[in-house]
Amino acid sequence: MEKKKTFYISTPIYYASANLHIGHSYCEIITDSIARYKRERGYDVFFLTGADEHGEKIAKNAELAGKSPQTFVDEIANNFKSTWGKLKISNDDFIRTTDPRHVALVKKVFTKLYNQGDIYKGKYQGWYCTPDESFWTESQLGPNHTCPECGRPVQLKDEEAYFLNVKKYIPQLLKFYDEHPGFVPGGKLNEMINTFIKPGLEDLCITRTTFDWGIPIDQDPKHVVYVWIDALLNYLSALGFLSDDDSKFKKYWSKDTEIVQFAGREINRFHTIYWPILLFALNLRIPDTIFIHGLLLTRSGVKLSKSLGNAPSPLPLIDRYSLDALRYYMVREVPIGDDGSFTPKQFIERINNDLVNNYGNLLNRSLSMIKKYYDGVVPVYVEPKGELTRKIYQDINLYLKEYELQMDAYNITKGADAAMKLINLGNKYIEDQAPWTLAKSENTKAELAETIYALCEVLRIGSIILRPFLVEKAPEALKQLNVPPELTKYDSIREIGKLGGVITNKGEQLFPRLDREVETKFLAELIDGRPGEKE
RNA sequence: CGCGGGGUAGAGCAGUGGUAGCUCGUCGGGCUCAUAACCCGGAGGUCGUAAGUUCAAAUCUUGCCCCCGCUACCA
Repeated sequence: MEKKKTFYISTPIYYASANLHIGHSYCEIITDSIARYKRERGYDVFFLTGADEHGEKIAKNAELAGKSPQTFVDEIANNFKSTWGKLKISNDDFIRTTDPRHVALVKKVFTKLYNQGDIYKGKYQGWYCTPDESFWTESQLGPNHTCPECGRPVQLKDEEAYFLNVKKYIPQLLKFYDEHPGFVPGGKLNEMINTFIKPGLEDLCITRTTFDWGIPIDQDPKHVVYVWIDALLNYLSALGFLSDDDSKFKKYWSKDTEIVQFAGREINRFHTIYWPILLFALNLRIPDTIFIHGLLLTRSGVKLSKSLGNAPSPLPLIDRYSLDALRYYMVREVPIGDDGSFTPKQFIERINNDLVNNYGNLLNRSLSMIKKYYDGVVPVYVEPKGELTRKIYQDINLYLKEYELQMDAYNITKGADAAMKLINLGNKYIEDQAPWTLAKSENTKAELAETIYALCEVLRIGSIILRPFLVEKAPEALKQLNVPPELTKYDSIREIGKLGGVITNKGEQLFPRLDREVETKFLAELIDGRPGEKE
């Protein structure tokens, strides 16, 4: 038997300074959809997400909450996990930067790079606010060199720190970019090159002594590893790199594995510049793709964030509209790679049009006809005679190919669109065939049968390809159709003609219609914390 | 200042040289299997702006205006 192809996909690890909002859910949902698609296609998938739990901000927030940092992040990590459970995120592991396995790896990597001369001790210079005990960069400062947080004056101050020698690897990095044009899709690389590399990239400061909630380095324990070396290594520590059991690392970081890592555009720089350099220094392969996704904005185009009070939790949305409604909206409405928005109007229209009117309705009307004309039993397939029936099978194939093409390029927005267009073929086909007319005469019985049969295939195939997005409702649709388990597998998607005799099991409507006025009000209050204007 | 992205029907978007397209909304028609759903048709755009290249430009070149993002160790 041929060895399964392997696939490794990761989200960034979210900073555990506060609880999650819908923006984090966005990244989880798109990566989960891809992970699920790859599993459907027979890949051996490793899907990773996690939490970034070190740093000054977390230490401060913990203190404010009257908790130890560890207790604080334990609670938040649990919150992450339980939220992802509710979103049915199918991650294979959850990495925390406070995990012993992660701490051990960071220390090992630091030591290795230190010993090979890629890390050296130097001085970090920045604007320091003594009362707040924090460093700021020139651009972060308030007017007249004041602390952006407390407004008091800051002083230029030196601090002993360790640096990663990134300059050394720039030529190798540029060569790599050149040879791998698909590394960062969507033209998001030039910005990095022009802004950071061309003007001359400085070495990266990777330790701090001004706080202690971090991983202390063995060489100099008053230093803790600062942000990015710690955070980026999660992708390797979760695989057991440099640990007693590195079987996962060998499997999923091998040169044969397809590796794609998702990151928001705000952390583009770290993933497209420093991360490859770190891997160069460790003499490891580079991921195939760093996919920079957009952010979820509100209607006014303002970044979702807790401080603006416009970032709802995903949970009330799930409770009210079903998990799949939320998942579908994010996949289909936000063009992957671009920023998107979450607005009541768009949400309601997208759900009503695609899920209620198109998909749910097709299932409902098809099952009704099977019940009415065939007592609930799918008619036997015969070679189609009608021109339109032959055409619909061709069109199904066309959209199926388009779907696979898009999904293989991680373009789930267009993949979901192709799936929905495939479903829509069914609605148009019904209109063209007018089964209610065919049912009136004995002469057209055969045509009625082939019509109803074709609809079952549209629904079977459509539901299979919607399954990565609609993790509850697509299986539900297949259940109502009562498709035999082996025919619900992706491998059998092109096996047309085997559904004859299946006893269908018509159930509840897949998606209830959303009332525009009522739901606009509900959503506007959820997003803005106040009633929105009517649209 | 610099860099990246963008300005196409009421809204949201496709469209990199050859009679302007999609979804939603809107208007009109049809159907009745279906969740007032579904199907068909119409109206609606001088493709930010000015100039240039070309037989031909939304699509290539240049200038200008406007919007969004990034600008360094900050998730």
